Amino acid sequence: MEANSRATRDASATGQAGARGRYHHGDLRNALLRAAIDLARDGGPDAVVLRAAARAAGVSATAAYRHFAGQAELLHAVKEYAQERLVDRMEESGREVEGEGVEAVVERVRALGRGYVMFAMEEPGLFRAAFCRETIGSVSLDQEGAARALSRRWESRSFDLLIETLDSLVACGKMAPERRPGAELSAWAMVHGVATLILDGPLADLGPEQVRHVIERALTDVIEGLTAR
Amino acid sequence: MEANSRATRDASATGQAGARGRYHHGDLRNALLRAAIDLARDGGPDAVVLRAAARAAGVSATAAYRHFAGQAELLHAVKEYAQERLVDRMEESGREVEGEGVEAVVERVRALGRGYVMFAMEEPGLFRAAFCRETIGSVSLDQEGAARALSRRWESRSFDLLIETLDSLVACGKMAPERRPGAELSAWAMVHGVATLILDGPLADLGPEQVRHVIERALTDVIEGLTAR
DNA sequence: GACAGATGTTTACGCCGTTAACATGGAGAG
DNA sequence: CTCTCCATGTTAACGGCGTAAACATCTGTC
Repeated sequence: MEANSRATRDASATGQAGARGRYHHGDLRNALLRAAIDLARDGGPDAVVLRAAARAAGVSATAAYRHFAGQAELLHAVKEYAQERLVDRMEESGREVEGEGVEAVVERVRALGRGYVMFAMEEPGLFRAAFCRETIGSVSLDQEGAARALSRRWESRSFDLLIETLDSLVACGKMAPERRPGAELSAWAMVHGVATLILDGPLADLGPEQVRHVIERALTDVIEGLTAR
Repeated sequence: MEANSRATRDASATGQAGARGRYHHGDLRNALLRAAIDLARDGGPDAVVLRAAARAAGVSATAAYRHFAGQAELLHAVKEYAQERLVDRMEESGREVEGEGVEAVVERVRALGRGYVMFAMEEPGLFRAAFCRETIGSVSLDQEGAARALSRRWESRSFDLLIETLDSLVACGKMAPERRPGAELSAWAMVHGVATLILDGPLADLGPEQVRHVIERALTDVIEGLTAR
């Protein structure tokens, strides 16, 4: 597989077909990242092994250090990718709901939540990677700043969808304006809780039908809670 | 530190004070488990390193294999311990609420959820261990059976509290009986979601006051959802 | 065309989990 | 009381991991 992509790149990048012994890879950073993503896809964050990614890219282990500061940074890149995929899945789910009436807006909120949990079930490895802990060790001030920036980006990427939809829930009169602030967090917590309990918690060995039921029930409950009275 | 506990154990177990060169440890399994729990406490499940636990117990790494099939089993024992601690924390929280009126019952539900999230914040390493993934690799049928049994134990230990309290929520007329089945799952999902978002998610860098706010809001929302209409 | 920096390689270190072979010592049988 | 057996410990060794250091090769620039 890696040989494939390598040959392809070789041909397209330089026209020097068959230059398989090429010393310089040409696109190693991306190759490593893709390999790491594949590792995460089946195996979760713990499976993102720098040496394995390098192996898959057909390159020595230490070559990776020319493009990533270390395993932590590679994993971080995978994490960002996984977060993007999660948001994509939510968007896809939300777009399927048309109309602007109260019913439609509520259904759109449900769809977003459903997309969230579906992503967790469809791509458990990536979902786990999206929420794995960042490099345990003492964070330097710069890294701390970066972490905070990431956290904000989290909000602005994943949350924007949710924020808009909840806003329209207020706009169409379904939700009381004074209940609006902080509603994203409850909504997010509910779907995140369902997803993680299904993946690694006590809901792990439920049948697909039961899982569907749990998801829909949780969506109903949180929406009722947010729009109560 | 390990020398300490060892000396203590030596003295208490055999009365043979100062028998430090003892070939047989006497209580190695427990010593290893305690060491592993300490590792998990600050460092989470990834920090449960068999060699480190053996080192802390003052014993060679391979000695651990006389008491645990491998690192996975050691981690599993830590996980069970962490789950017990979580339930203890919830009980402690729930017991603080007295009375049987509607107000008291609702407040008891809140207290259970609060205890759950508090445990996650007070013992993040143990909380993560309590929900870490079980040994990735292909599970044998026997192990699968065990996993299912564990899952049931999860329910019967952690859930019983919640189940009773939700039942009394119905009994006192606050919650509609037809909404009762499945309510545990929504409730659990909400508090679990809050806890994990605070530990490893985008709520990681909130101030303590904001965190308190998020928790209480989530509890309010889920209870309103469960008791709506 | 030579040189410099970017990119990749080999080698090496210490840590990890795990296996295999060996050592010890306590408990029960004769 | 002694001898033997087995539970419980030990050391040695293997392969895999992350990472650092020293070396090699390409490639763009004056």
